[in-house]
Amino acid sequence: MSEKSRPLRTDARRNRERVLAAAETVLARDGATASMRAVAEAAGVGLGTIYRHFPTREALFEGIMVARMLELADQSAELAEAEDAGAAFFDFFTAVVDNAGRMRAVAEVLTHAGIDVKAGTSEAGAALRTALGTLLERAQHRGDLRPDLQLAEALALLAAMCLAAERRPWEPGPRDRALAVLFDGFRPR
Amino acid sequence: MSEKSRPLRTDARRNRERVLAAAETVLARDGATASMRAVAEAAGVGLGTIYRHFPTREALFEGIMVARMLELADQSAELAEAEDAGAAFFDFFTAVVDNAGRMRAVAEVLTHAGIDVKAGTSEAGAALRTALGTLLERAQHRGDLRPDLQLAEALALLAAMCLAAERRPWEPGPRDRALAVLFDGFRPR
Amino acid sequence: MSEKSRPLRTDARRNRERVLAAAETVLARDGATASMRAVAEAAGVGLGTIYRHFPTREALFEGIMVARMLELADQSAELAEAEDAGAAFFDFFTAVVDNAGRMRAVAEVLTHAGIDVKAGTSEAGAALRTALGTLLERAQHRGDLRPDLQLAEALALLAAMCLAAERRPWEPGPRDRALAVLFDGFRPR
Amino acid sequence: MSEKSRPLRTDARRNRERVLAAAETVLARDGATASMRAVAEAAGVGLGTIYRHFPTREALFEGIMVARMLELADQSAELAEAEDAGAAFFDFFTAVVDNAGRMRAVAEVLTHAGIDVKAGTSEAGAALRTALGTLLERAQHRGDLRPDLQLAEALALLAAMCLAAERRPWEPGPRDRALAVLFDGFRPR
DNA sequence: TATGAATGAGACTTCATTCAT
DNA sequence: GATGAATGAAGTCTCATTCAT
Repeated sequence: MSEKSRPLRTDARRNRERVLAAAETVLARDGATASMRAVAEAAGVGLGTIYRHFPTREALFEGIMVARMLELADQSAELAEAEDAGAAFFDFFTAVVDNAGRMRAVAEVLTHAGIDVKAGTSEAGAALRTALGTLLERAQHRGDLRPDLQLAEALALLAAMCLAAERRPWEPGPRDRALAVLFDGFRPR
Repeated sequence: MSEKSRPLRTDARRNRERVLAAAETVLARDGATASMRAVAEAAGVGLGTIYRHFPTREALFEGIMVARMLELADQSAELAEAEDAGAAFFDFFTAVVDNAGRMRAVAEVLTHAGIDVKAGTSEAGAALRTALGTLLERAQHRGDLRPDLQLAEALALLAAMCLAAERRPWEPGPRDRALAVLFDGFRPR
Repeated sequence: MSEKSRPLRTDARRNRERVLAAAETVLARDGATASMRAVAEAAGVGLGTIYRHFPTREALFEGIMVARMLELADQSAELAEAEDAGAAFFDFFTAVVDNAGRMRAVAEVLTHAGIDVKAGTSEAGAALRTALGTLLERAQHRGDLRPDLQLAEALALLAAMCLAAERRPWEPGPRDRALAVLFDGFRPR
Repeated sequence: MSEKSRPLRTDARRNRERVLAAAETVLARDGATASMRAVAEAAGVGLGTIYRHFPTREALFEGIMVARMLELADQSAELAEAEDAGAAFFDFFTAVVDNAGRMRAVAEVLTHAGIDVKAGTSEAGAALRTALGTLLERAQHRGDLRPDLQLAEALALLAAMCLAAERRPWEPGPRDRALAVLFDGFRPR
């Protein structure tokens, strides 16, 4: 009926953002059982408004993930040009983990992208897979990562760390030390 | 072995175990939203039977965790006497991760035990923490683990791997390689 | 199969009494929603034992009522021979109200006996109706009660006072004054 | 008249009233165990609609009582200005009893207001207590009621009659005669 | 377009009753 | 005869989703 990507009216776009932001907050607070009403209240909009922008509950949470993914994609694009390829890989890895605290759903996607047979089904997951793959290759090429490291396990480990991070705001001390240990495992001997 | 107040009748004990086993299966299949009715049907018992053994939904899931913890405690006791302390640590770590696939709840406990401020609140979590700590110390003493590795991050990494493992049956290849990478990070340089 | 009124074994009879007593207590404490399990626990017997003596929940509560009715019948028989017929009527009326505090179910019966069209359906209710009727007639004959007072409204008023009494242990002061007022209404002018 | 925070939408207000009316009917028919579903069906609305207007089962029944109390308060205000204070008292008493048939809950409140130590806890009960007290005083002043009659027993007797009335639609004959007897007790000798 | 009232499937839990032990 | 484990219907309440206002 109406063109798909017609630019939204200004107020509609603002509402969409408010809903996304509220959903993220609520999801972080209430976990997987967060209710649509709770999101509506946090966003200060009516229930119907959410459904105007996201047809189902699932679509809303996917929306969060996609937004995050776009952000991460931006970061990865920058890092892909950095000189120190090893540091770039580790920085991106850390950035994704940090993000996970705000995004309970991303790990699910990561799991699907990295472990599931039908890897790359989800577009967003595929993008992240590609981004990490690029950084990985560059770092290996430069000798900053062990040469036998494959993308599959790198993604799996990333997913694992994200899951842990999203469960509860990780204290900086243990988090940094845990990542340091892991990164040592990534390096050539 | 342990008698609460009265040994359960034979049929009652059998039902209790069937419920626990079914709950584990259903939880693995349906995730955190698994319904009590689904468990009852999988166990082939009435809804009321579940509630006889576990007064609330939460208690049932705690029951799974406790059962798993007891198994793990047995394993750790054996391994604590093994000669190769390094291998013992890695074997236990791997055993816990393997278990996690069948036990969605353990990671929650691990998270609480390893990351949360009030570590060791839960009895089961504390037991696991102790078990891993013992094996860790022995392995460090023998020079099989890097000396700066602390229990906190070992637990955090264990929790992370469990979370990843429980999310979806991990394929053996990536899983082994991921653990291999991680274990290399645990070793002295 | 077995004779209906075969005398119960001593322990069986004792159990029956314990169940009745416990049911009365629990009913007074929990109201109409009192559960069979609560009765069993208060009586210190198993659930099955209750069902051996009373086939349904309803039968149990009827059992309480019947027991009380028998007691009241005894009292009324004594009072029927008292010289002061007016005092006898008032005493019996008061005794029934006092009883009601311990017997949440009796008022229901009274209501049926006194107000319902099919008065006297229940055996116990009919007995009480008869007892009050006898005392009423004697007192009227002696001139202690107004001659236009009919059994129907006497029963209705009795039922009303019982309902109030059973709702909450009535404080002696107001209870006595309320009955005094009512009794003045019963007297000839 | 009274606006909570926002005037309800027309359809919402209509539904609220339909629910209240249906609840009254069902409560009268099924007694204290009336189910929410039965109310929903009688009102011709979905279950959720009830819960939108009354968050719990208890709140619904309280809603009935409050509605009735408001009606009674209106009546008492009118009667408080009547010339014949004695008749006003008796009329109000009778009106409350008549109402009780449609309001199973009022007696509970009355009992609390009149008999319980912490009389007047509930707002609605306190209002009724006040209303009856005013009428009582006026009637005593005019010599239409015995001077030793206190509010406490008047309330207790009112509660008793309401309990009886609500139990089962009282036939007019016995009801009127019972009240007549009681009212004679209220009069000076 | 935004709102939130309405809906009803389905969740957890209780409890009268049956029946194997 | 006694026990209490098992059953499952039924209850209260929540929540994703639809649609009248």
